Amino acid sequence: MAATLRDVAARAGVSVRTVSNVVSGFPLVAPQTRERVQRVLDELGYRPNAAARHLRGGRSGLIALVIPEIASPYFGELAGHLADEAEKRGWTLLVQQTGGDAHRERELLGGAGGQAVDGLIVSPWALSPADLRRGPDAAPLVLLGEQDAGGLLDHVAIDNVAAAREVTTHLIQTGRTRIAAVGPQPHLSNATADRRLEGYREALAEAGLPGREVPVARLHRADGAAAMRELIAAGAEVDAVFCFSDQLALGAMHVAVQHGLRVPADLAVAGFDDVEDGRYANPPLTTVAPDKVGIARAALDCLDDRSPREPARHIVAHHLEIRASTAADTV
Amino acid sequence: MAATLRDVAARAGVSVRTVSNVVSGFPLVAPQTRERVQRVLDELGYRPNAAARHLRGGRSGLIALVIPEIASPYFGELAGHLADEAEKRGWTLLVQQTGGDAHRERELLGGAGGQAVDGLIVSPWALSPADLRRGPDAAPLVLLGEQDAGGLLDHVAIDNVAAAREVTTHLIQTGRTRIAAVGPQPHLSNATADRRLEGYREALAEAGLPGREVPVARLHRADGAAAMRELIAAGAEVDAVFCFSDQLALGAMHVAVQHGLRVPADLAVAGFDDVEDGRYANPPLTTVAPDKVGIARAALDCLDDRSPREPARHIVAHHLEIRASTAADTV
DNA sequence: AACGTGGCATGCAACGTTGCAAGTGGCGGT
DNA sequence: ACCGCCACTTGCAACGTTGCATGCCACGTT
Repeated sequence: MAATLRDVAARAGVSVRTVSNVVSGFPLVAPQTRERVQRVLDELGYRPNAAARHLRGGRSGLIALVIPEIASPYFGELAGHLADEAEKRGWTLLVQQTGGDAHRERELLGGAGGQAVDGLIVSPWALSPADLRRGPDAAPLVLLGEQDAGGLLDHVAIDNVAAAREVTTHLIQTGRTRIAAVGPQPHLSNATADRRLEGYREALAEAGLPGREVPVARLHRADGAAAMRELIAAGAEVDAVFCFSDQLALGAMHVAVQHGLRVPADLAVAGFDDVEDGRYANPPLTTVAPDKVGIARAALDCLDDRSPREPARHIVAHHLEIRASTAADTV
Repeated sequence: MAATLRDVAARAGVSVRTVSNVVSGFPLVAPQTRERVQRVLDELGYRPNAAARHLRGGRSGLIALVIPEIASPYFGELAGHLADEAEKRGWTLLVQQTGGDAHRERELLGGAGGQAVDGLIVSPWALSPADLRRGPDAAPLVLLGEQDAGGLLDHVAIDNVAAAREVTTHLIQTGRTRIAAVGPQPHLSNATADRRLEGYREALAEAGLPGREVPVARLHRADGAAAMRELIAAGAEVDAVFCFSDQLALGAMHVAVQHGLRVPADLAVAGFDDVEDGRYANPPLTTVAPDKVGIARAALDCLDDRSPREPARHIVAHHLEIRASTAADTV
């Protein structure tokens, strides 16, 4: 068995309480007692028992990240930043995948897999606002993305409307006139997709251009590929696609290139998320780059701040990362 | 506060112990008592306290995944499978990043970030065999990859020598004669890289071809890109590169294409890991596809199996996934 | 009627930690 | 010499759960 406070106390000839005081840095311990206890602590390699501390103090040191899937590059990158930031604050990150299933999202929101966590960071996919109601003694929760929770919960997001408008406007400025949007989720209450669609429509309306919206089931490469095949099969004469994720964009670009289209000469492709894949794609992918570290920090700040307050909406910075996939149509 | 066994017991007019018996499915409970207690359980929305169970039973329900970084696609995909498989077995996955730092790897091996876990799944990058010694009451640990632990620990890996030989042989069979290897780690005791290098050398030796080995700092896209720039700058006349990860390969392919090389006509590129990026790259990337689900299952099987036994070495299946990036040189 | 049996229910203790309040001893001031 | 204060130390209790041992009751058997 691992050494407990009691073992250390017995060996150092002091009470359990005093050892606890040394461990926790309580100031009222005589220097020589502290030193003696410390020596025994080192000798026995004492490590505090997390379960007992949790039971006693109510703090588990765990934060749950509830996302559709960790294998998706965007969530992977985000999880990396979250794990780093969480560690700086004395938390460990725990990953729970929902697979985008509403039922499972609800389930994990209630009690995170039976684990008692100090907080939840949730990126919902298919949850309706009603699902997001929290009990009074539930762990604090931060939403990623703009799921409409009726102002009941902390949010962290970028300004998706503005970002989508910027991408679309950029495409227009490079001379494209038939710009499709790949990614709407008409059958889900997915507020993030709705906002991006909104920005896309605004930019098109401003320029007096027609739009074409291609719904997809998920935001994977395969969905982007399917959408592009659909566009090509329909003989749609698009000269640009704005995809709601880099994964969609990479899938779409792949199919476009396979079909002999030149990117960007024949078709401009833009994505969203700025995942590393896009930077090294051929051609490199124009995308919206959210400040992922900023998102991670803001989310953890929300969980750190236990003060009673109104739920806040944190808007994190983003910028348009222009790369070769949308270079001006001047071959 | 959340309802406890005591609350339920008081309300149902039975003892705490009886409620516990109902919750845990102990058979000796009268049907009507069970029903009454169950009703109160539902009414109060009782959820077992994880901390108390952990303290009492010694089981936390947590598994730690210790990896260089979760943002890396290979680890992201693997983590996804591990999280799924872990959940099936009643475990929750916790992510700890080492950043490839040997010191931090050691630290996390000892006590995983202060969390008491039921097991560790570790993918070491820079650890020496000596670092891997475990105390008698440490949590069970499984190594991913072929870190040489002197047979002291459970391993899960694919046959890296064979896989590297297959890739190299495949490149030779498509007519390539100047095949570089990108990825060796000469300054680290990274057994996985060593095995792949071994397989590469074997295949070349068998064919009587010369080799060229390009060491890299890490396995990222940027490292692959740097390696390719180096090869080009040195005027090396290579007609194929075998990269020790898909990330390296994608970085290398990116630079090659930027420099006007045609892939695969001028240069064949092969990777390792079969991450999704490679499948949708332009051109799609030939790679070694390890059975990632198999790796996840084998790792968790090791942790599940608490029986005293000799450390085992599990070799998981792999296959060569041939795609356009290494198509025969017949333009 | 006494006894044994088996089904069911319960009280106690312990897991390792920390908040609380009380205890101890020495020292300086009156 | 006595008191009070302060620095330091300590025992008790409790967090919520479950293993163990025991208690209780009804019923069937002798």
